[in-house]
Amino acid sequence: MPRNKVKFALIENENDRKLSYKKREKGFLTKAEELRTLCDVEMAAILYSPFNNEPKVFPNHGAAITTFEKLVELPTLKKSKNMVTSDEFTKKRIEKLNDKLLKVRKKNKVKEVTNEMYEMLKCKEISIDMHPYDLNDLSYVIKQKLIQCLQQQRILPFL
Amino acid sequence: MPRNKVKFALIENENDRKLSYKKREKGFLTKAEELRTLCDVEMAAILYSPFNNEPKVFPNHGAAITTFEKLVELPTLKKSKNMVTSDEFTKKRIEKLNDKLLKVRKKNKVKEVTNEMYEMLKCKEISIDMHPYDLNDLSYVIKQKLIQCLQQQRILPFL
DNA sequence: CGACCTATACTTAGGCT
DNA sequence: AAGCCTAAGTATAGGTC
Repeated sequence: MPRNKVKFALIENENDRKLSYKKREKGFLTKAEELRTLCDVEMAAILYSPFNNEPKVFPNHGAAITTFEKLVELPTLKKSKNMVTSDEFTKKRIEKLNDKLLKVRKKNKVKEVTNEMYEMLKCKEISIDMHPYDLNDLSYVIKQKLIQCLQQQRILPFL
Repeated sequence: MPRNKVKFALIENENDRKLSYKKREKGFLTKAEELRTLCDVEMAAILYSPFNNEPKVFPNHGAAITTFEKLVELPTLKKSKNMVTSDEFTKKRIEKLNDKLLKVRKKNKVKEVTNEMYEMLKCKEISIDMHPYDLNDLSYVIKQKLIQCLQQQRILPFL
């Protein structure tokens, strides 16, 4: 970002990519630690990069696994609870997002968001092994992505 | 950090803490996405905060589980491979860190690092359920922590 | 709350060693 | 590769609405 602005896309040159990775990994882990310490958040992160022999694990292997295991148990707990409330919540979030999208489109003079545009974003966002748990949020995620692209005036993949 | 510099410690006021969390969560997830996209890293992160009903999962529930499962399987794989190489590697890293520590101590006029200081840091860093996999790196982690404290001129817990 | 603002702290691309 | 430097892009504390 300094000196030159970096395009939000894979850094093609491997050497540059490695350099960037090393710097950003450090930055990312610092941010993680700040967040954890300042705000007392239980968190875990893993980074698998071709530039490290072993994965980077935050804050450490054991704690990460403990945190992760809580996540695995979560969907079961949720099922027995109030799915309805959760859906209402999602609905409201999406409505809000629609308003925002409209605003951003106007500002950036994007006349319409075609189905094709959604499809392109969907392909980028959905992985084959996506958990059903996420599918509720799919529309939300895609719209959010779109807004982000427009706001940051990134070159959209379909333009 | 802007306007006023923030102390690297828990934000005591709950309202401030929540405010900070919301902003930093957003920043953290942005950084995660940048790192993933720019450098093509397979990564996952989980955040449990009292300020969200559900954990924040990056990039999504399913992908995070896939990534974390790789981590769970890792120690088994490692055992059957070359532990020696790994130990050599750790040794070198620690040697290097020792040099750095010496430099930083001089610069900050910290005459010596007592065992007591190490113990204090150890208590803060080690969790009871720490995985044996991490214990190799303990010395490294503690030294790194110490250097970081000195460099950032944080108020050390034992001073 | 969450969105927006702004000044300042922080991060980092590119260059050099 | 790893460290340091610097300029310029980002993030965010504190504040307002």
